[in-house]
Amino acid sequence: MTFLPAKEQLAIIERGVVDLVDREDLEKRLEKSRATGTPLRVKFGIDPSSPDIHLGHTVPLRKLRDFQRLGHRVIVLWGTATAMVGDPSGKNKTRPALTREAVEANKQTYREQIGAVLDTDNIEERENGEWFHEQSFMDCITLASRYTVARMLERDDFSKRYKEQRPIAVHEFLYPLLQGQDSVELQCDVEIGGSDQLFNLLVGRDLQGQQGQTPQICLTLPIIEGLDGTQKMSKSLGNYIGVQESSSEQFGKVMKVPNDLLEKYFTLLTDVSNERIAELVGNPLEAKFALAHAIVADYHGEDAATAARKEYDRVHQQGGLPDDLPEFTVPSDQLKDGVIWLPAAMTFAKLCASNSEGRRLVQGGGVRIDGAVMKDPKHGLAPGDYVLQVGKRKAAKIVVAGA
RNA sequence: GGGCGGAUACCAAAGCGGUCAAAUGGACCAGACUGUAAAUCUGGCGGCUCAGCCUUCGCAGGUUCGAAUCCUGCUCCGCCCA
Repeated sequence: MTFLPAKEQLAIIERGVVDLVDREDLEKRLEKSRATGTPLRVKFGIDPSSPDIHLGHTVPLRKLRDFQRLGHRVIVLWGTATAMVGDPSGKNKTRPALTREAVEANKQTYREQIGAVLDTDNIEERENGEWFHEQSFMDCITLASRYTVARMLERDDFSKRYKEQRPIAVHEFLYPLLQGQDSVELQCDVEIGGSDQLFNLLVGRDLQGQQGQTPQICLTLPIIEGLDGTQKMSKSLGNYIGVQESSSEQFGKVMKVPNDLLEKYFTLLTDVSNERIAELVGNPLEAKFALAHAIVADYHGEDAATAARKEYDRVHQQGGLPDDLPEFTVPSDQLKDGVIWLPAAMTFAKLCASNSEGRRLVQGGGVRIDGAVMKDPKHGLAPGDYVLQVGKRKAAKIVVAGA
């Protein structure tokens, strides 16, 4: 393996980062690595508890890919031990240990998903249970003794909660220590994480130094906001774009990204050059189309991206229907007086959550039958085929069976 | 261990015996506007074939013609003192 000159590597590595502790250190290490032909060991921890990744997760993954492409060693650390603590976020509940089977299953799913970004044939996988599970309580005390409460309280999350008089469970202090000790065990050169991870990464740096290792470089990346434009992208907030979603879903969602976020999405989620991004951003709409194309192409290929664009135009600009309408057949025993009540049909087709909601939507003028607005909540559908639309994006084909 | 305060719909937060399915804000959904998004305005936002009815205000009982509102016990949570 021959490495690029340190400066060139650095330029790639630095793109989009929030914190880099410390830059000169990294440059030196890159130089040394190049001179000795030794790849850097780059760690990224994953909690193997809920495998379902979205674009927010791909930000650090893409950075890992940068390192991978530059010839360095990517270590994916499965946090089988740390998962029991859960990274402190205010909801401090010691989590139950995952069963061996669950861990394996989750790892498998994750592997497939991160495979959309990383070359998973070329990573080193480890579990921190390898070392933590066999340590004794005395080892834990020793580890705990390496850090002070005052330093722990430097962590944003802790200091904030402390000031606001919200609870902090003692075991939460252990999380950064465990994560840090992982770096010692793995002799990491670099650790990557979201910007909310900086503290944890720095603990690793300290622990390595205390235990006679060269302290790792800490590199953090922005936490990307979701479709709402303010809160971080997350599944529970419903503002995410999933890696495994269909091309038209992804395309549509990218088009909903607030304009202000375009530049950020481009730099963190695509390989589009900084110069090109600067040009594109001048025309938000075109930029957004380009962004949507780039992202969809990444996960589904060029053709799918082009097709998704066509569908988007048809649906949104010409008021057409999506390509793949879900179809529902209402059995004849659901009919009353020879018809099915419209709100009931909508609920049946999962276009709304309840008949009540369906009724309101109809009254509010948000429902169309075969393209025509229907405002009568008492309307019933006689046997036949219909296309029901709720709003602009939700539509279904519904077949009402005859008697 | 002792003292104090709190638990209301997705979140925040009013309500303190009837007029409460529960003010208000946010989130969300739909409509208008817009080649995207934003902003703005309008309607909706527990369920039910709905001018009416049913189930909700931490949990379980109780007092009342009537309780989210009063009483008792329980659970959980926060703070302070030890």
